[in-house]
Amino acid sequence: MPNKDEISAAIQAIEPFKQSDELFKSRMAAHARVLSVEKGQVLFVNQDKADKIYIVLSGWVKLFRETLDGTQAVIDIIPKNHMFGETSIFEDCIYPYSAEATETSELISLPISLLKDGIETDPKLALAMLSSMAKYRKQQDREIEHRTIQNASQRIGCFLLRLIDQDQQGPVSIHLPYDKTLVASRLGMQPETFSRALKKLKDATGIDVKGATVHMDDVQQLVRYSCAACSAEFPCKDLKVSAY
Amino acid sequence: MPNKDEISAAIQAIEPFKQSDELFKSRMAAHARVLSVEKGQVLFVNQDKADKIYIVLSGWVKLFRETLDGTQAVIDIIPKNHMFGETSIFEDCIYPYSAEATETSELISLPISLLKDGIETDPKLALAMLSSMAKYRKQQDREIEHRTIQNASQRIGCFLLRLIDQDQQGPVSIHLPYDKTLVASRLGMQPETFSRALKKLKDATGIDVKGATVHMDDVQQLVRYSCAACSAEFPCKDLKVSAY
DNA sequence: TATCTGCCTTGACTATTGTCAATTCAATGA
DNA sequence: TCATTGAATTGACAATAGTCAAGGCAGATA
Repeated sequence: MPNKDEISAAIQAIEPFKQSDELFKSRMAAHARVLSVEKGQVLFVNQDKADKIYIVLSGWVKLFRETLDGTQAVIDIIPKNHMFGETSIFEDCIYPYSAEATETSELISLPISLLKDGIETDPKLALAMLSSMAKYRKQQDREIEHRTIQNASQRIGCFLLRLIDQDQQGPVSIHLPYDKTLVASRLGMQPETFSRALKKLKDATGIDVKGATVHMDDVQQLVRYSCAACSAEFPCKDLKVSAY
Repeated sequence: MPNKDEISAAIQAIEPFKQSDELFKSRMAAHARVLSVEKGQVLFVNQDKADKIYIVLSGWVKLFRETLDGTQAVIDIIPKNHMFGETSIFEDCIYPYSAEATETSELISLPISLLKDGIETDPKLALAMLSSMAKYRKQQDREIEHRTIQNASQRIGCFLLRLIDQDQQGPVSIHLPYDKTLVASRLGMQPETFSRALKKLKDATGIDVKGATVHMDDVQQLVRYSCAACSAEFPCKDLKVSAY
C-alpha cells in the first residue's frame, strides 16, 4: 500500500504535471484514493459518467471499446506512471472507452474536477496538457499508418523495437511486458495470427523466441524487416507518452 | 481571389479560434497569405521544418505519410474551413506528415509563430486548442476501432452515414465529397477493394449507387449494416472536427 | 506429485483484402 | 465528333488474416 510520498511521486511523474504548480499537485495528492485491482477488474465502461482520472502505479490497464456482440478493439494499454481517463474533461465528461486491469494492479484515482480546475486556472498546465495531447496524436497517426502499411509480422517487429532502448547497439534481450494475447489485441490481430506471425518473423530475421523472451544478435535484423514498411526510421522518436 | 473580409471570415470559422481574442485574429489575418494550388501540388513533405499553418478555403488537402518504396497511408483529408499543420507547434516544429491538394484548391497560410505566441499568451485559446485536440483524439480512437472491427463494406457504409445530416429521416441522397480512389485511401483500402465492397454494400442494404451519388430510401438500412460493427450508435456524435 | 487452469500453439479451412492486367467509362479539349 | 486521359470496374489469382477445434505447455493449487 503506497504512502503519501509515493502518491506524490506518482503524480509528479506524470509528464504534463512535471512543471506544474506545486499547490495544484499537493491538492491532487490530498484527494488521491489508492485502489488495488485484480486481473480482469473493470474500472469503468464506455459512456460512464467520468468523475475520476487514474494513474497506474503498478500493473497494466487496458482501454478498449466493444460492440453489442462483444467484439472488442483495444485502444491503448496504459503502463506504470501514466494517466488515463483525462480525455473526458473536455466537453462532455463521459469516458470514451472502457478500462480493465489486465493483471493485479495498483492505481490511484483523482477527482476529475481538480484537473479540470487546474487546467482552467493554470495556463502552464494547459500548455503542458496540449503538448502531451499533441504527442499522443502523433502516436495515433503512426498507429493508423502501421495498420494500413505493415503486416502482422512487421507490426510485431515494430512493437519489439519500441521496447528497446533506442540507442542500443549489438545483441539485445527483450521481455514482453504482458501476455502475448494482450500484445496481439494491442496490435489489432487475433492470438492465432500473432503466434504464426511471430514464427514468420523468427524465420525472416533470425531472432530467438523463448516464451516471453526475445533475443537477437543485432537490432538491425529487425529494423530491416519492420521499418521498411514505416514512414519513419529507427530509432523511433515518438516513444515515451504512454509507451507500448 | 479572396479579399480581406473573406480571409477574416475563414480564420473566424476555425473551431478553436471562434472564441479567441479579436486582436489575435486580426494579427493572423494581417499576416495571411493566399495561395491557389493545383491538383497534386505538394504543400510540404513529412519532416519539413514547419513554419506555416494552413486553412482550406476551397477544395481538399490530403495529409499522408509514405515509406521509402512509395506506399502511402492517408492520415486525414482536410475539408473547407479547417486547419492543418498546427500539430507541429508543440515540441519540434517539424511537420509529421506530407500535405497535397487533391484538386484545385484555395488555401491561406499563416506564420506558425503567431499561433504559437497566441497559445502561449492567451489561456482561452490554449483551452480551445485543447478541446479541439481532445475531439480529434476521440476521432482517431474511433478510426482505429473501425479498422479493427469493421470490414471494407461496413467502413464505406459508416463513411456514408457520417456524410448525412444526423437527424435525417426517410430517404436520403448523398454525393461523395471527392474521388472514390481518395475515399478508398481515406478508409485504408485499395480502389479495387472499394469498388467491390461498395457493390457488396449495395446488395446487402439495397442502396442505390450512380457514379458519385448514393441514394437510399431509409437510413436505417445502412445503420443496421454498418453500426452493428461499431461501439457507438447512430447518430454519430463525434463529427465536425475535420469531418470525413 | 497430480491436477487444473489459462495461455499459447497448431492444423485445417474460410473470408477478406491485395495485386496485376485488361477493359470500360466519363469528362475534357482539340 | 473524336481522341485523350484518368478514374473506375472487373476478372483471375495470391497473400494475408480470421475462425473453429484440438492439443500442448507451464505455472498455480491441492
